[in-house]
Amino acid sequence: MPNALNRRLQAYIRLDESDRAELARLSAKSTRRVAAKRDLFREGDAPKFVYLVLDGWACQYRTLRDGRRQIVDFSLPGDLCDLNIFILDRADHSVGALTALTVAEIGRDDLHKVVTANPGITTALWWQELVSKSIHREWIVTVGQRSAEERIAHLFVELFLRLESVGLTSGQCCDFPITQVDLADATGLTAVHVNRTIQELRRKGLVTLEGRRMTIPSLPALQAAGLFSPDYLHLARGKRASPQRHEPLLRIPAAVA
Amino acid sequence: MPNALNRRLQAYIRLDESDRAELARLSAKSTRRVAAKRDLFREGDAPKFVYLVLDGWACQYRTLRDGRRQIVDFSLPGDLCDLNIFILDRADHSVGALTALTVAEIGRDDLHKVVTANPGITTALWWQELVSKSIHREWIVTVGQRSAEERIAHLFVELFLRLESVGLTSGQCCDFPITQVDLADATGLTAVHVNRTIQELRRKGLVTLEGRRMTIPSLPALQAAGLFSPDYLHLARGKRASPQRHEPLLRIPAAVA
DNA sequence: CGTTCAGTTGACCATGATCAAGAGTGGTGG
DNA sequence: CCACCACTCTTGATCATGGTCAACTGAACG
Repeated sequence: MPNALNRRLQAYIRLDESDRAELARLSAKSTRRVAAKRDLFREGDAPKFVYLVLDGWACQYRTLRDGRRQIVDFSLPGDLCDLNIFILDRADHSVGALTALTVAEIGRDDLHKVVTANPGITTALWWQELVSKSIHREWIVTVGQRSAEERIAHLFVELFLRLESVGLTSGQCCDFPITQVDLADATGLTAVHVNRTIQELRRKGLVTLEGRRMTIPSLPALQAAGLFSPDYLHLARGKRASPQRHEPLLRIPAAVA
Repeated sequence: MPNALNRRLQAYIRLDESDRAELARLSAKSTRRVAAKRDLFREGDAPKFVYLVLDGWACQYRTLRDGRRQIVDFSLPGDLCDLNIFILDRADHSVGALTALTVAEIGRDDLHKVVTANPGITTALWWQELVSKSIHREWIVTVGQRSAEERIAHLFVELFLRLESVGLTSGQCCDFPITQVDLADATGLTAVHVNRTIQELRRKGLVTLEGRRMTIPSLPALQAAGLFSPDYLHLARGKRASPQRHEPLLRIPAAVA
């Protein structure tokens, strides 16, 4: 199902028929399944592939020597796990599966071909890379400035909108397969405090969580509770970028030296 | 002084004579001075240039509607303020001068020319972009998991190493022109607590701060205090990447649509 | 000299952490 | 099919890290 990726990239830029076909080919060529709680790769590994999430949720995280762990982003269907493999020789973070996960493995040569032949896809990938950096910035703001309740509310809205942008919401509901421990590691809180904070949000009628599903009765209300402003996601609804007339900006070594 | 940029990029990849000359030309073509405490640009602005810091310190920050402010990175000499201007149409963060600041303004066309003609520079810029994303990840870890003392120690080491990589340290000393309020906004602490934490670091003999200069008597000791591991800076000392045989990976629209 | 700003100190407080235990749930194997 | 185990969620009691508020010092600068 390259559907999520299509939707994701088309939130940024309109793709033509051949672009979409190319994405489908790329997604189908080599897939890998990872069980929940297993790592896709680890900090320090020399990466061989760019991974594209087809199904399931993953998280990017780093750990400190004493075991403290911080999730620095979630990877949802349609997300790419870092284009950096062609520049940096070591992964600086780990990626772990939060649920059963299906990813497409995209090799250096295949990526290179697509990027040469499909400027539209290339622009979209570049865009996605910048958006994920912008999300990192927002997470710094979250853990640096927001209160516990604001952090949880903000994260819930972010995840909902990101799922919505790939067509994985239905009305006010979406899957929500992660545990309170995961939320704690993502927000810099303890699991106990996450639990109490969620209860508070529930008490206020801002969110419902049951059976691995989340319902947000009023998105504006939850946004307000999290001081959420959607600009940083650069979803550009409607006014999409044009793929025409591209010129090379960044290049990669054709092979490892 | 494109010296800092040369040093910065050559920490990642070896540049040849023509690359260095090109960087010098680019840095000298159009410069701009910004007084301390003024903004170079603000969130929401439509960016016209890529900015390269020639002299002085800046910070990237975001603010919440109620005035809380979070610095998400510092920009030191040799640093680039985001390559994103050719993709995203609005800046998602502000950049403010912490000291008197001199930057080079690099226009779309000039950047495009360099990137077409100088694959070595292009690889280095791409590398820098990825490193700054990695720094974002580390800051999320810092504010999410580290204690006050660890945060300050970690930030001090990071800044020292970043300055060292552009030749702006002398022995165990470096300039340190920023205030405790700035440190507070960067670490997610209050200025009062930053003050007490620095006193504690001083008491332990881990750092000296006086007259806008910082001295680190034992870098290993300060690293230990901050749970600092330098991998995320990807400085790749010695084993540098090769600039040869590049192929286009990412392209940009030649002009705004 | 007065004003401003960075740094410092003290008293008190609150958000969120820690520790511990129990309830509900689902999965697995005997 | 049931017993057991593991995991997730929940709750309570207590504690500590870091926040808040306020005042004061000293240096820089006009």
